[in-house]
Amino acid sequence: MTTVLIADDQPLQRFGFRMLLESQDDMTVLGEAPGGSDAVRMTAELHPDVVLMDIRMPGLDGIEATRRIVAQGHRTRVLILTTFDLDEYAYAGLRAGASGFLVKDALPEELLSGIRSVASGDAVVAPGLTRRLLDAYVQLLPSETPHTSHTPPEPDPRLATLTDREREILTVIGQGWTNAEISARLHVAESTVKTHVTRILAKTGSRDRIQAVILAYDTKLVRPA
Amino acid sequence: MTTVLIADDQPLQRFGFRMLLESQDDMTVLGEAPGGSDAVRMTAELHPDVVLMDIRMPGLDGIEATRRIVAQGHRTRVLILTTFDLDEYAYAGLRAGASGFLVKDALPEELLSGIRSVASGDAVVAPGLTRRLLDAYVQLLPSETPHTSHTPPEPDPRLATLTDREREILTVIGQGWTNAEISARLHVAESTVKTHVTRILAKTGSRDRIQAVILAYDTKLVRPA
DNA sequence: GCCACCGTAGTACCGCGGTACTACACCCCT
DNA sequence: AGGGGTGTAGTACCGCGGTACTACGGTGGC
Repeated sequence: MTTVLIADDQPLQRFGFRMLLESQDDMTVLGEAPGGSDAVRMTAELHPDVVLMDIRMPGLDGIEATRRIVAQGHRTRVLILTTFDLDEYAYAGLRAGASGFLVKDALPEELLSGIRSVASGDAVVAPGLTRRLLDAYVQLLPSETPHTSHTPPEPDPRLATLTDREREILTVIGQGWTNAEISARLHVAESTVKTHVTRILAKTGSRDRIQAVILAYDTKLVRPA
Repeated sequence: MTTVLIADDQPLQRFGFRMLLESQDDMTVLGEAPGGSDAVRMTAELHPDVVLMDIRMPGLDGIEATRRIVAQGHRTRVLILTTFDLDEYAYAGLRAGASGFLVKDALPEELLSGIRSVASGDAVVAPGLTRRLLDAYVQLLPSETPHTSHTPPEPDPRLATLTDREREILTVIGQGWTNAEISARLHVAESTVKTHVTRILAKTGSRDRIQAVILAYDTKLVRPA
């Protein structure tokens, strides 16, 4: 028995899917999620085999919801459905960890067999997208990037809005110092360091100090030993 | 009308394929090639829409035959068929320019729809292979470092004791991925990722993943953007 | 046939990192 | 004089990261 969660913001669409799936005697619809965050929460509770995920949803979109569901680490597979066969969505969804990608104008049998494939651990890609996926894959294989451009030390725009103090903090972050170490060696309170760090992350668009370390290297604020 | 050339060294196999295809009123078998060089020559003469290509053939094998057929620059698409679902063959064939890859134990309908898809410009991949293909594809995306290059990666002594898998994990750590992301995109449990990370830190003498990121840069496992 | 290693996976626990919010002194600018 | 940016600092909270341990199937070496 394959258990399915339907994530779509359109009630009519959900109804259609539910009718189709319930007509199969090897499938059960565990529930319907009208939004991305609902999908994430319900997946954590119900552990469906497959989540039928629409991409366009209010709040958390299907891509991010997929990422979080996959990150839950359970066996739940995500099958992404969308109205259009836009590549960016497909690739973003697959990068997010989805097990498949189908367009909504697929035949009912195609959807059903797609769900069964995904549930059994296989992956499915809409026929019209497989070629582009392969092309992209093949192009990735022999990629040679010699880029030997020597750029003189000019201020990277990503660091433009940082204050001197923040740039100083970022430098020692890039050298791997913990907040406690920065606090001790720069003679300020750790809470102060945290304030600086948070502002640096916000200004540079980094989600955590790891990204900041990478940024420090990429901008040559710090250099490899 | 879809025209097909059958390239297979086994007469019985060719017969089976011919019977199946001729039973369809939208398909015609233009000819049968018992070897790779025959397939190349006959394709140049007959210009079929699709070549059904066996991989294992005497003389020129299916991979090389595919490469030469694609190099002819015509509309002919190559659909590779093999008995086994060996990855090397699949990837080699796709790299050679094939439009699809199916295993011989596929259902007749799957083969027929595969031929039609390929003839119409789409690509097909055997269901059981799609997942591996996606995995390989997704794993390629973040790693802009083609260590498949001619220069063998000079082994930094600090990385000497790492296994291949650990070096792989360290690479994506160096690119800033969280454990959850590594888990999702490499399709292993987060607990597995944690085990790997802990071993990497222990082996490299890093106290946390920040130090590992720095090490990855210093050893040129990853390079600044 | 056995053993070591590897990759996988799980659980339990704790601490650092990051957020959100507030606060205040200082400096510079208008 | 007022206001905005900066550097400092605090509290409370939560989640990710890391550790310690166990476990098991596969593989390769001896």
